[in-house]
Amino acid sequence: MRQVDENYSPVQLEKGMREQWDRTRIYEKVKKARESGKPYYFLDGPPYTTGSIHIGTAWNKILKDTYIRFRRMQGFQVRDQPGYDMHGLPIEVKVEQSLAMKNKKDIEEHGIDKFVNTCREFAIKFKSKMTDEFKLLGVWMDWESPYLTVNPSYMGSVWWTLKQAHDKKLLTTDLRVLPWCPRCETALAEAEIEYWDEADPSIYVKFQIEGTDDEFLLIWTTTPWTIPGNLAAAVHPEFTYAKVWVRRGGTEEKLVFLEEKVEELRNTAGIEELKILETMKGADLLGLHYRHPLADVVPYQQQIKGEWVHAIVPSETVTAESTGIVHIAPGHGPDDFDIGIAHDIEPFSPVDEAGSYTDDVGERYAGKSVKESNDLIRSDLVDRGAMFHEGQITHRYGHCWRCKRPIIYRITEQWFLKVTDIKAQLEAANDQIKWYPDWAGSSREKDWIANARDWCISRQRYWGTPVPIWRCACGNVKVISSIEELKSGRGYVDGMDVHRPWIDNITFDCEKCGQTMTRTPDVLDVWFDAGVCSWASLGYPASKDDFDKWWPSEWVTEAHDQTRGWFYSQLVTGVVAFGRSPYNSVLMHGWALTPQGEAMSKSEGTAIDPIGAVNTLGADALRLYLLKANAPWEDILFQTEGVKAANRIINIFWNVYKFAVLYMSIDKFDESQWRTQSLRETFRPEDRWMLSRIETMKRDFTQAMEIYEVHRAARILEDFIVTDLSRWYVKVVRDRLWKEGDDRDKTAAFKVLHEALSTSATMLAPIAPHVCEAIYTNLNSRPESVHMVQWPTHDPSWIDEGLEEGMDLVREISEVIARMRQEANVNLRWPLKRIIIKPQNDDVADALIQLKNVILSQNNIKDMHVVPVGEEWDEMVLSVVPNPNAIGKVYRQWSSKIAVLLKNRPAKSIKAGIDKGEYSLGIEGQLVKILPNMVSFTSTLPPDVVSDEFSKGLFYVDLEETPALEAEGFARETIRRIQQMRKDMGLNVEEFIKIEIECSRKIENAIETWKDHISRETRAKRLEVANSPRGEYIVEWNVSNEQLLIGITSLKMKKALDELGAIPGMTAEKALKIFDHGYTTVDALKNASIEDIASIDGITNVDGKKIHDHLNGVVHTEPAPAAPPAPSVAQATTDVAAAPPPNEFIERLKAVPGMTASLADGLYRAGFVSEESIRNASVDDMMKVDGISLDVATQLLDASMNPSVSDGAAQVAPKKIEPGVSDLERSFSYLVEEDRPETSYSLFVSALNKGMKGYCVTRNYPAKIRTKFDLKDTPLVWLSNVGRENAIRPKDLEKLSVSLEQFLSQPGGGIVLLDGLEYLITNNNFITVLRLIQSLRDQVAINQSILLMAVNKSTLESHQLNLLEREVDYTITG
RNA sequence: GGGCCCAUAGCUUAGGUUGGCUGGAGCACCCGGCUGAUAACCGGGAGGUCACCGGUUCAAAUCCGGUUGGGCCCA
Repeated sequence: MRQVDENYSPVQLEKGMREQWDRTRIYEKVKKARESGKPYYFLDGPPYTTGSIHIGTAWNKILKDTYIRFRRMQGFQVRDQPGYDMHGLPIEVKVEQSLAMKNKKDIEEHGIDKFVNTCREFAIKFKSKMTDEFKLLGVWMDWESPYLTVNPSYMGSVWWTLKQAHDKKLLTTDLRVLPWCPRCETALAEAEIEYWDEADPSIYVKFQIEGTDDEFLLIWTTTPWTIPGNLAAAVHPEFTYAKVWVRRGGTEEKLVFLEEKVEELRNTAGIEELKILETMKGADLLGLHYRHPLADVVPYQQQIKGEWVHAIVPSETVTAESTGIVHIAPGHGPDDFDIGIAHDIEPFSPVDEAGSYTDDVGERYAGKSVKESNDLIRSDLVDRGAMFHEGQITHRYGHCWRCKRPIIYRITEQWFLKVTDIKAQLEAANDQIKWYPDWAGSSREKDWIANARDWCISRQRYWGTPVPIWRCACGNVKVISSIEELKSGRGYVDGMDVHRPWIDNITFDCEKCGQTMTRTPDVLDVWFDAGVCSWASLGYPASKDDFDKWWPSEWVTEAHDQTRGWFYSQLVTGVVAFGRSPYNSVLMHGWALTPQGEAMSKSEGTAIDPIGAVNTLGADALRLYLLKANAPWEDILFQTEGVKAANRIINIFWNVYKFAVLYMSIDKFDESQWRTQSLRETFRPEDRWMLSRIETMKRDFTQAMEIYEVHRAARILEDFIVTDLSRWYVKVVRDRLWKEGDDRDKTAAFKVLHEALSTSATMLAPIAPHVCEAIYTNLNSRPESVHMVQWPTHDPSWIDEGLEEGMDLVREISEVIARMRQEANVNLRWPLKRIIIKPQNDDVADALIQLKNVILSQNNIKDMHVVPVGEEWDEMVLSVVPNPNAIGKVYRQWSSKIAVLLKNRPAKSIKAGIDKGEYSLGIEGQLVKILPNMVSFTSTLPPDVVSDEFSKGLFYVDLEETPALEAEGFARETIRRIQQMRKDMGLNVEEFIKIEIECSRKIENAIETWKDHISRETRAKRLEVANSPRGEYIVEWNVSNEQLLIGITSLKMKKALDELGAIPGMTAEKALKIFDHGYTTVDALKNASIEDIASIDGITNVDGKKIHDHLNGVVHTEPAPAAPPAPSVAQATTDVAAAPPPNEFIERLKAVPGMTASLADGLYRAGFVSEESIRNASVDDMMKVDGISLDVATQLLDASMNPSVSDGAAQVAPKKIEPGVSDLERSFSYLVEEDRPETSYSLFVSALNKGMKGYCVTRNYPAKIRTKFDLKDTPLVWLSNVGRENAIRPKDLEKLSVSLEQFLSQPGGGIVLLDGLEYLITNNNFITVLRLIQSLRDQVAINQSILLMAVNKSTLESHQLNLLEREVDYTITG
């Protein structure tokens, strides 16, 4: 187990992890480990290869990856082949754009072969790009061998499926009216149309009724260009129509239309006067003939004959909109077409593939684009007096999904899959599928199937799977079902590309008539490609083994738009080929929307790039966020804040891990040595609680995962990690981990922590694979990867619901006590005397008694007492309240005396009497009886006691202070100060120290009483109370108005102990004993005899011999290698470690005060090989070298700056300049010590006046400062907790540092005034502020800038001021 | 226009099937604490017309009907 020094930095960690996975081929190993598992066929819905992935695609793959990992851990052998959908219009459109082509003619002139080859290149390029991006998300799929819809073998499977349809008579060619894209010049499927609002003409056209002069049918349409194709008019037989006399602009005429629309039309069309002449049912109008308004320019309209041509026909599809009379053009609308068939009207569709009128329409319109003809037709209608009213309407209109142009409807011959024939089978197959959520299948998909139409599968394009149909003039049709079969065709060349145009050259001889059969030049709808992937990806039917092993797929997941897409196309092909659905279960997931809840759009710039998130907050955080934010089937309103929150959660997990590992590795805890079971007796109640929580968490998490409620699973785990593990268990066990030496109690805590962390890492691994891998593999020596771990099943024998509930109560009580302390202003370091709990029932009492130690330790209370259920706490002060009314009624003149007597007697005994019925009292020789109605009782709290309640009872806390409690409080306060100093000194956690303290008598007593404890907690070998304490580091403290002067000296034992510890058989205790005996280096011990060594207390003869032999037998023992990866100088210069022996420089190093030979050697090895290397280093860098304390590092730095004094004789004081000096020098940093920031501001202003750019950070009110010092427009940042623009919170050092860096990095630099240092320091860790200053100082030096800091000396501890002074170039006293 | 889904604090959400006690959390905000997990963490506070209208009921965020707004799909 390696100690973890680094903070959680996901980007770096993940990159490293992915490289490690590649290097060790973990993915392959994980798959290998599951080879014998039960096969589980996961099927990837192939994304279309255009451009980059977006958040939605990322979410999709993340969801898939999470479940693949989950199923693998459950033991399944998961098939995880990814797929790509690479044919089709989107790529054709992109290629057309890139080659500057406008239409199919351009493509054919350019050469279909070149065009198709470019399409392939595009598809492959995007495939690779997307693959790289998926890998960045940590998605593990078989990227080496994805299925590609453009592969010949894949296309063979597609053909085979079509052949199945053909054999089952489901493949048919038919004339139909279809949506058509005039730009792409191809038919479109329903699924390829996008609807949105568009403005179109809205015209009311008069069709003159045959046999009348002034009577007209009024029809309404938004597509004037369809009028030339008009062959009938439809009414709803049930609606009521009116014949209306109308006068407008001097014209009078009679119009027939829907009665209920009369008023509406009067307004919209500006009718001046009208009268309803008669009304009739639609049915009464049937068969009425009219004259086509454009018959004079459309010759066809004069020739066409038929009973229902130019007549009123009935239709149920007519709605009560506009005029209620619908113009019917059977060549331009699907419903129109059906009506035409029903009434024996032959469709007329004079429009070509490009959307232009053909010659059939007559010369006036021939060759013109239909959309552009709208205006011409409108004016023709006006000229002929047929236009009643013109307007505009905004309505939803269909558009081509690729080129976004409006579609038209056109009659063509296409190939269809007769879905309507197999609807019942589709519904039955759908019923067999397990849908998540249920309604996705039972309502949504079912609904779609019920409304399904025949599927038009042919497209008049180039880049697609060629339709494998050859036809002969005699009518014979041949459907090819494999590449093999193709080989028998004429023109087949071995190894040829079977795409268009090459395949077009292959012909067959007709088996019936011997003529040449040629291929239908169409390609297939890409949805058909994707629809067959469940077996095409398995190579079926060319090879059957994989199919037999895997098919059908167990689980698929895609977004809800696939109801009509892939979920559906697969269902259809599955039923056609195999009579069932190709997938058993499906999770329908949502869409990633913008924070405003709209669909993301690249063109509108609202798309969020997932890779950007990965590069800042990490893939794991992105994954966790996407999976926990919402139920998978709901849309996510993507918020970057959410990713940050997820990152924070992982960070907490990391910190718990880092913390636990720190102690485990110090103690060389080996989890494999301990079974949970064998420690059962050793576990404390809190351990058993944690173990119980682990098991319930496993249970609940797995249950949620199984039903695809991954958001719940993630939240359950998050709650466990944050609430139970980090906020509570770690807090509770913390002290146990500190104990020295072997200790079963500590081992038990390690075991539980280890179990909690390992289990969390295991269960989180599918969601956050990188960080969990790092954590798990460091905690456990096997297996090699967390992704190989067998999914944990919960063990009910460890679950103790009562204990879990009890702990909840403990936490609740602790919170209440924390609040009490806060109100009473008593911090947690001061112990409280006792707590008395009055529980509601026995279960609560039992649970709390069991957890007594947790309550005491967590709240720093010395004793706990539980009052039996139903009883009052016996120390409550009972008092009697006489009821004068009742007493007076009976005893009249005695009543006041009785009251006095009652009050003077023990309330307890009165109550005892009353409880039995009465209490007797002697007064003036008489015995009076006090009855229950004459008194009442109140109980009040004893002095110093406060009470509060929790959900299952009450409790009392005794706040009485005793000298012993006070002493303990002081001891704790002292420990805390010493710890702070250790930290300031940069001491290693394991280093030992010597302490001298000067303090008052009172504290001296406390320290003496708690001496052992204090020493143990602070790793002090000696602790003495002394006047004028000595030490490397001396600080004066104030604790509860007591002065405390503490001096600390590092014993610098750590390095020597480590070396001793490296000797085989050496324990930490033995090493310490040897050290204490005086052998403070290995060299010293080497010269000792076996007897000398064995004479040390606690060292046996055997030990002595071992040590002696080891030291003298082996030439040299390298210290244990430094823990990787130290992001520093030390690591970067490891090559130097083998550098030549000591030299002159080392000698000079040794001259520095506090430096030893071994320290100097260590420095040299770490890369500090010259004066200059020291000068360029920071104190931090040097302190990374073992044994180098803050003090020594500072000395070194001083010495290197002043080589003349490097003999160490003189202590270098910080340079000073006198007050009033106004010459600040560029590249330097200054600390101004003054009570009020006058000098600093005047220095700042004078620099400004010399033309320097300035930047002011202040604690003072900005407007005031600005006017007082005449800062003009100098940028100013206010240090304040008030959330205002231009304000930075003192805690938000990052923000401050970023904005200062920005300022300093501009050309020419500038001067920064940082006023308010003390505010930053009181709100932050001092060292943290110091780091900020160091980094600013460094930047200033590089940028020719100036850093000016104002500080009020009296607000800082002296040691803090010292450290500050060391960092700057000059200190100015203001 | 139709089908499915959704609406709870400024934001993201739990609870809703089984109606019942004071509608829980996280982020952000304000106040405080801790200081060997520390650019971390912890506590407290403020913040709610449970989208709206109506119904059922002793009782509705929850059940029923409708309206409005949003998403997907279709016409």
